[in-house]
Amino acid sequence: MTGCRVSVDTVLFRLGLARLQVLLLRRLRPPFAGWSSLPGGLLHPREELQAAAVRILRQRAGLDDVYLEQLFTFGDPARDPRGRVITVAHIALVPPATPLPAGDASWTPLHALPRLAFDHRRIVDYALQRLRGKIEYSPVGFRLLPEEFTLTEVQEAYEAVLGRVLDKRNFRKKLLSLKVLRPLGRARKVGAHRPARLYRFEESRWEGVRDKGNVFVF
Amino acid sequence: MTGCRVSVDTVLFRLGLARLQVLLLRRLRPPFAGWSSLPGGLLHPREELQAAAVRILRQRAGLDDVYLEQLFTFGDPARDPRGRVITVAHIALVPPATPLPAGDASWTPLHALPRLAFDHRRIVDYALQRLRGKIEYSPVGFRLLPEEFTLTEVQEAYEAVLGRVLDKRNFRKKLLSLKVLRPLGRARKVGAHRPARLYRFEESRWEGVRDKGNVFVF
DNA sequence: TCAAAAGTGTTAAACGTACACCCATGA
DNA sequence: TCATGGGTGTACGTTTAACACTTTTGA
Repeated sequence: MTGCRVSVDTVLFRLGLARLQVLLLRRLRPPFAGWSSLPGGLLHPREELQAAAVRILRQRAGLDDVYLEQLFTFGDPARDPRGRVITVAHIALVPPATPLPAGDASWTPLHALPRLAFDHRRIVDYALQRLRGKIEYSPVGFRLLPEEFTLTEVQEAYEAVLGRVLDKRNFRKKLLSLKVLRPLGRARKVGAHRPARLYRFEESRWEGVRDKGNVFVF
Repeated sequence: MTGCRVSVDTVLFRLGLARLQVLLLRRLRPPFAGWSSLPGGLLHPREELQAAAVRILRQRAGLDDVYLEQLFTFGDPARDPRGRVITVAHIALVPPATPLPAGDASWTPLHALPRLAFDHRRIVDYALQRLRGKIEYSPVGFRLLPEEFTLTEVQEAYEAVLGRVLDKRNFRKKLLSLKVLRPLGRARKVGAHRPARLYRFEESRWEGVRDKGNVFVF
């Protein structure tokens, strides 16, 4: 007895202009020729699921070293008109400076998605829902930021993901109280205003936060 | 190009003697003959993933009408010695009165698991972790209870899942403040002590709870 | 000196947590 | 009347949420 085909699709998020963006590819051939789709591809015979997602992001978008987690497995028997393919969807996050990928790939703002091939719209919707949930109790948000960032940038990331504005004073108070940021003692000067202090996220300090039952809600 | 095989495995939880139990099957044939394993089986060609889980629970454990949700997809290329099989793991919850299933299936307390076939131990561990997380912000806990229950039974369910004791007064205060239970105005008499009032979970009242950002933490 | 973004504290309400005794029942 | 589990309230500390002005800089 042989099985069905298995693919891996990835919803790759990045921040652009204080908006969440998703990486989409333009499909060149049927089915759904001319439509946009998530970067994805078939699982190789001896490949881990996550390794497949990494390989596909490298091949199709020239990206390396991204944060990845499994999202959900979509198995509607009719999701691919060519025949049964179940897909293991993933979420990936990259910092804003990530270079614009090759020709047929582009960053698309989440609020202006075109029609997507297959059930990819459902996958994107679910990915956003999951990201919104997760950012409130885990430090995934920092994966959307460069290594060194300002508090305003963190707040903008949270606002972009959650889709609502947050109170500056409360946000900073909460964020700093978690003691997971290391101040770099430097500031970044941009434009005719007060320079912003730079920080770095210290992964190692996060452990204590979960243990204390402390969460990360704004 | 043909794919690998896809199976569906389910971690089926129930409460027994105020302890969490898992349904295990005894394997009759290799690989892992004589070991215990989760109820699982191969996905059929035109079958939804969740439908496969339902079918397998009916076939292998004689169960119907269980609460089911997808857990995670495990894809280690070496997880099955016979060849590549990726498995879409699910969590299922049933109330305590669920009849003891057929011959080769048995309820096993979580704290006394035998060696499990394949990577099933990892799957059970992850399922418990997920259930613990989820019970704190969603009403899944009621799926482990009969339709009519006492507040003490709810608390015992939470204690069994979370693995720690909870304060009776605080638990009741919080639970009742959510306004998701309908008091039945009746009581259940058992033994030489005050009868316990019966309640029913009102699914329809849950919506407002999530919307208000209210959560379910003890 | 102006515009622009950075940075900062207080108060009131809600929530979480710790804690001990009376009630209703059947034996 | 006793043993058993059911049922209840208060006080304190912590967390959240609402809210506006001063600082630093370059143009």
